[in-house]
Amino acid sequence: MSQGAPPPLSIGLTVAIVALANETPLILARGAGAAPPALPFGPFNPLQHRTFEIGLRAFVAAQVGVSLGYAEQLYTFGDRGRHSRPGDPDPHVVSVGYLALTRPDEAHVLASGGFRPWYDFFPWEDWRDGRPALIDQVILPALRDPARRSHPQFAERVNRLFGHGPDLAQDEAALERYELLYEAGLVEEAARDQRDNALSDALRPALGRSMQFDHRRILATAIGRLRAKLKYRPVIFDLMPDNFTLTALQRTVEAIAGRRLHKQNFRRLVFGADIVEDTGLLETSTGGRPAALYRFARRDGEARATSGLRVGWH
Amino acid sequence: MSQGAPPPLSIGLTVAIVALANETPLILARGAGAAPPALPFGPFNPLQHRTFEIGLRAFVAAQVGVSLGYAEQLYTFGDRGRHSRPGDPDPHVVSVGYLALTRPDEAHVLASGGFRPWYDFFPWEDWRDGRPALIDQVILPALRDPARRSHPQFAERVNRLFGHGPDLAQDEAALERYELLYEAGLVEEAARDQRDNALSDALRPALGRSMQFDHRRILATAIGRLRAKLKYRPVIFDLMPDNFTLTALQRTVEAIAGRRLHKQNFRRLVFGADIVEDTGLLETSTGGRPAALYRFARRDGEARATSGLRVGWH
DNA sequence: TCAAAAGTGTTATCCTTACACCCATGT
DNA sequence: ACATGGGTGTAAGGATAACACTTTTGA
Repeated sequence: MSQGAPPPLSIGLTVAIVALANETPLILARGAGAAPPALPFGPFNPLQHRTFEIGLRAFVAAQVGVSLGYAEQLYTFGDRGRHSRPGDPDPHVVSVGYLALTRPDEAHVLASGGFRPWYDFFPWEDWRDGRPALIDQVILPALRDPARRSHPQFAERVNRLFGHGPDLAQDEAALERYELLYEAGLVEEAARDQRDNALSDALRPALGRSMQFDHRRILATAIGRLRAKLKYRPVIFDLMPDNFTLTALQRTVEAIAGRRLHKQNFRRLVFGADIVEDTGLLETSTGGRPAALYRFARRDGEARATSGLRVGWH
Repeated sequence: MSQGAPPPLSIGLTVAIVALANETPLILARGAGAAPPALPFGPFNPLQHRTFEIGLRAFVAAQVGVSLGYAEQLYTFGDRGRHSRPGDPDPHVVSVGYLALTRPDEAHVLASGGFRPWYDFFPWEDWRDGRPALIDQVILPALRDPARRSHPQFAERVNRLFGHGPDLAQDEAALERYELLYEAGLVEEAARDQRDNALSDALRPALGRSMQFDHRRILATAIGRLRAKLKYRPVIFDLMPDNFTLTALQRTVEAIAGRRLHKQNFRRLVFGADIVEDTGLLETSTGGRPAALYRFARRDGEARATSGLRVGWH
């Protein structure tokens, strides 16, 4: 069923490495000077590494100096033109995107720079202090401009993804929100990729920091995937230290999900999922009543499923 | 951050094309004689096609003669050795897997052969007639054999994925179930790939038909993804004719999900989701009382979200 | 008149939401 | 004493699960 040899291509790995500090999700992205930052990427060499993931861990350890915990493939980006710049020829690089998590133990790395708050790139995704003013003041007026309603269903998507209500309805839809803004020409990358250029050059700088190539799209994919994964796999613990208070756990979930959760409901959820165990230790440095320290209940043996935290509205 | 040019590779597209006939999910897979069948695959040529999906539709139309409806990228498989056969050199083919759906209008294609029931490859995934006997008679005894408990958490995975209860708990976990069987050496592909060979050569033929390369893994990914997607996107209608009865819709969901649903609850779900509209027509050929014919409510305009069918237990 | 399939009303139960309140520590 | 954050009891509301029943056709 195959016919004719395909032309040779090169395959790269691009990775969104997430860490957490100060209740802020951080992403490793480097950029020289004023140029837009880029995610770490490296070539994949099948002669050296048997699988993508092995290759990924090797190049990240070697070039970035971070050891990865959880890692998961996101998507493979193969659009022609994704690495082209005006003038340059297109190198036909296909890129396999990965999400990876790293522990806050790596404080030296955090200090060394390169980690930036991911909400710098997606200011409309952080609803922890309520619905971002940006949405009502900039995004919705622009998206509701009739001139942009190119596709049918555009208005439906706008309402579903940015619609009213003080709470973030669909935290997982980060990629869809970014793509909507891209299609509407509201993010820098859309102008750079020569999409409709006329409208709203003035608005774009407000809509988050841009990145090289399609890296912001990869990051949006990573955010959405991580937010979804939290709900059915205990990946959150790959961002936590060994011992933690329940409030710290809640703040971490909130930071990733971009929204506030209800205290008792969260606790009931955690205990109901049987996912942590009491260490007997107390943390006194939080101010107020000392908090109990818990650890992740790994349950290697026969015990119940290690599901995630099916967080609801609040 | 990149260093040294990666070696040239070739990229292929492999696609699981799903159709539905007679309340049976079908997958396009061809095999000569007694050889294990293979999914359609073709080279990706970035000079001809701007994106993977365009390339996919082109090669499927040209070589297979099916026009695809919905299509979605699944995963990129890059393990060394996945295309190697004993003796042959390894051609280093990286393969991007896709899921695609096609309408039953394509009756000529169904008749032309090549479509096989997907449960031929995954007999343990069809719980519509209750818990498959295969699980308790063959799979669980083998998996609970202490000799196989290589990894920690093995027993926990066995319980979670094949555990007791008359109902299929996690229909979406098709890939995890396949991988568990693979790791335990219970499927043909495990023996072929030279994993632990000693045990249970006699059991394997009972555990579903095998496929070429890693195509059964790709198919397991496709099944799990489609089952998950049903619940939050209305993709089911890409497998339905324009007009259909509610029972036909329910049977289709059941066929994909591999489990039975409760009639009234299903109907309430459908009407509650506001996802179909009455055509006013009746279908009399079903025997018994004539059934109302519905169509998918496309709602291009302002209306509500087009979500999926959040089916519960029954 | 009966079989077969479509279609419905209603209740018991559990989960989610969110109110309000109490507890233990440092200053 | 009081501010601060940790920790809990409990009731209202809504979604889900499942019971059993009625309706409309063809044979």
